[in-house]
Amino acid sequence: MDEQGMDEHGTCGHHAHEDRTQNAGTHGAHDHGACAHGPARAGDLVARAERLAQARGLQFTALRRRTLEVVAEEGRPLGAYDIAERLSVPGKRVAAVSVYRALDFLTEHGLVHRIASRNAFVPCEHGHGAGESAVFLICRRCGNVDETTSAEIERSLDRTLAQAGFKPASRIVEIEGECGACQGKAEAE
Amino acid sequence: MDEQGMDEHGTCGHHAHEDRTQNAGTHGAHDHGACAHGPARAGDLVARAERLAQARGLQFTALRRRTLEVVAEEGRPLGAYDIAERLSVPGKRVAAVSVYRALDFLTEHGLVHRIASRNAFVPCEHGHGAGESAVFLICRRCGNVDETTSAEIERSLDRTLAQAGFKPASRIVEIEGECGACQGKAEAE
DNA sequence: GTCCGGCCTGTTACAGTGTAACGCTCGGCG
DNA sequence: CGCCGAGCGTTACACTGTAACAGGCCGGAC
Repeated sequence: MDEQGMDEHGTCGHHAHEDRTQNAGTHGAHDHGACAHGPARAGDLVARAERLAQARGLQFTALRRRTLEVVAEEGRPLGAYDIAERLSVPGKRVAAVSVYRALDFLTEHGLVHRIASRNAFVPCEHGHGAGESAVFLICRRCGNVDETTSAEIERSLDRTLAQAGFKPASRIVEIEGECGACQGKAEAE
Repeated sequence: MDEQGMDEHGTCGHHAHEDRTQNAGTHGAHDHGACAHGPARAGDLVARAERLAQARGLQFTALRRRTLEVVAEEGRPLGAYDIAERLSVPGKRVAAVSVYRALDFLTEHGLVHRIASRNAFVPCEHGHGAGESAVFLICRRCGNVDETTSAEIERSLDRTLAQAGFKPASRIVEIEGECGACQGKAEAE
């Protein structure tokens, strides 16, 4: 039912949240090819989620969709409480616990990733399944997160795990440092 | 001061924590040499810390030493509040914030590691510097954490980072799954 | 139709994690 | 002596995450 009741605030209802995406105005500089973050991809991700839900018989509810939209539009890791705030409108608060449940769903189906070192969430930029592993490049300066994969890393990891007799279930690889764009900015200072 | 007041509960004061280091008796299968967890190594680590403090002119205070001892004796990831509890004696509470400061010191100098996916801390079982990276194998069943390194993983990671133009500062590699010992136990069930 | 079950969400409450800020003590130093 | 810096105690607070219960919606069984 509430499909249509959502749309009028799904993308803009949260009035002027004082723009903490301070990089928004300045980061057009870098070009390492994987930086198609942000709103442009949000629609794609939602579409993928809808296909996936249909295929697996899952309920892609309004809350889950709005949560995914918020995460996808940001392009930068968002905490659960940040998401809750963005989803809330005056008179209609969304509690963080609801967001956690939505995020559980989304991570379980590979639509968003959790950044363990930040306790925050980013949209999944690949079509990979939940089982496949990703490498997250987290920039200290601009806060952007880039997601890549590497068969080579995966292979060497597998080899190490096999040698240790360890059966992996999930893998976390998070690199913190400076992205290409911010290195350029650092030199300019 | 309280140097001597600590020892009587340092190793056994917290009554019977039901020995979850059950791999000690059964896991003779793997032999990569890095599985000497627990109390046996605690002294070594403290000795290493003392040498390091002397060499660098650092203050290895009583609180920092006791914190390191607690972490080293457990062999299993401990939360900051768990550590605070173990450090506290009736009438003399140690606040978590103090433990955090001690942990900051210890991690900064490579004596303990933080497990991001668990918000917990483990002793460093290698002599590697803070800059070098480690791979943590976290067992879902027994909770033990094994720390290894792999030049091969490091190399492939470096290659991927260079390719992305990303300058790494710190690396987090945490694999969750089942350790060799617990796989054996799973089959026995 | 009604009832019943599951799933999702709202709500409250609470435990755990982490940091900021202030003040104290202690030891070194001029 | 007073100054200063480091470490620590203390309070307060913000953020993270989960448990438990209640209500709504929907589909199937009767």
